[in-house]
Amino acid sequence: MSILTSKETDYAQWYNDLVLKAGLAENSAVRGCMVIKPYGFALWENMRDELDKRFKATGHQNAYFPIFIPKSFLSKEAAHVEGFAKECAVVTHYRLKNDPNGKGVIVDPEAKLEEELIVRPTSETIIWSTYKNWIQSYRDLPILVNQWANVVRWEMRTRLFLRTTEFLWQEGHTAHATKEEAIAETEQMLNIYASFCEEYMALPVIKGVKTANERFAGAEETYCIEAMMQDGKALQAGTSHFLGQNFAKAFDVKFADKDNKMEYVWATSWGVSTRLIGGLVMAHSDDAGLILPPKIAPLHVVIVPIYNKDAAVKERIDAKARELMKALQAKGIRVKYDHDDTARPGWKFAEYELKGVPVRVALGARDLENNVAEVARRDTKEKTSYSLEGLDDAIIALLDEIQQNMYNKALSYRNEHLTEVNSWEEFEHTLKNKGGFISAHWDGTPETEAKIKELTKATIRCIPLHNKQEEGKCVLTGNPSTQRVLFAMAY
RNA sequence: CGGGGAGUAGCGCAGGCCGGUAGCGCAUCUGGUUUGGGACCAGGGGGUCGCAGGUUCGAAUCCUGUCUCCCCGACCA
Repeated sequence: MSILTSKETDYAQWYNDLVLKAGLAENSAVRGCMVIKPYGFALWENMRDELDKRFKATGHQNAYFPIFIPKSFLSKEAAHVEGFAKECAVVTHYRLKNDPNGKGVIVDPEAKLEEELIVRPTSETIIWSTYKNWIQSYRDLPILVNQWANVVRWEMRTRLFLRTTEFLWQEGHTAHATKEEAIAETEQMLNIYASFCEEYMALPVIKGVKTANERFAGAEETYCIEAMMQDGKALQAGTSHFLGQNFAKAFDVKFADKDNKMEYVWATSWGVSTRLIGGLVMAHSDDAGLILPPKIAPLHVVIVPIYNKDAAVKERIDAKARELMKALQAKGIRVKYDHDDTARPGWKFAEYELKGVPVRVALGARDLENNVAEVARRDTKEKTSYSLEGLDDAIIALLDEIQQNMYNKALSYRNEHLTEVNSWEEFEHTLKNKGGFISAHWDGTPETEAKIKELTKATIRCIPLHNKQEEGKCVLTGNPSTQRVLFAMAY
């Protein structure tokens, strides 16, 4: 089945099968929750390490806050409750007991909590209630803290990685003395996310800000990066929020400034989640399986020996393969020599393609005679004979090329699926037949935005940063507009 | 909560209308031959047919009830 021509439900099925078959994750016994399997978690660990490096390089530190939030905390910021109230898991009791009427256990009605606890859907409230105690003076600022955690959002419908009831993420929460500094932080983190996606995940993104409708609950401004999937739907890959003084006011967090005046603190929060793994899969894979950018791939190279009956030849292949493995490992390449004699080469080829290993080296008797190895790259599926001399360096160069090629390919796909339209007819036609981002004039009102969503299910993904200002007419209402915004169907 | 669909071996499914020894593919185990794109041959193991009632000499199959899961919509990183 081809990805590009398949219908939406087929694509969903294809994605689901791929995640399962590649061994990334599976559904758990718990509604809407996901088991991340070792191979999927290895991707997350690599992303985590890389992001952590970038966070620390910009002065951030990690900390950890409780998973439970007292109900009263959540109600302190009005817009915030409004946004999250409908999807919260609530702890009401703290004890079970044996069912007096039969087998099993029941919730002990005696053990009702005085105040219910919310399983965090995000941590702004518990963190700002803590920051109140951390901040007295301008000397306590800024606070630049990140947390790696799980959160729970009781969504109606879930999909592996893209939307699960519980998911893993990082959430940064910073506190600043001035508005300018907070906005600079918000933008800095957006830029870190964008470069991380592009350089590390080979995933081109568009930076922008959300409209009021799509803004994070409690934010003054939500910055985002939007990526394009191979079915023409957009994926929000990360967000960075300028929270203004909303949370400082809600939790009464003030500091004495240099003039000894009391001021409310300025806040930001920013996060990316395991959803990015879903994005990685949907942006790069093909019908043979995953295609992983080398930088994130748990395994860069797999060496597959091709044996025959001759034991002496087998020994020579083994020796050569191990030599190559050592040379690559010495240069920091993650490599596996799969000499498992119970699986045949064809089976291994298919298996490692499914797993998305960027480079495969096949080594058989025929190759040894010619002093070559067969090198197959996962992104293009090209197979080439490489000399055994200097093979390690050639492979390292190839890995770089694959990383670059994957980014370029995703970028041209994205650019080909970004269409400027100037009429409603064109808008509907493009959305229906081509998908992708649609750049169109919008009159700037929430009503028009909502109407377009109602009519087409497309939403405004973002108003691109540094957007060109131009006179135009709203694609739906014909009212005057000053700029184009990006619409798309979204995950 | 509205509209569809499905529960049969570890996984994927057939059988059901028309009741009569519970099957197929994959996986698994044993033996052998193999190894340049998911090998082949032979043999073996594995089941309260979601659950509870009912009809019947006899129920995976018919009837009644019930539970669960999946897909579509509302919600969404």
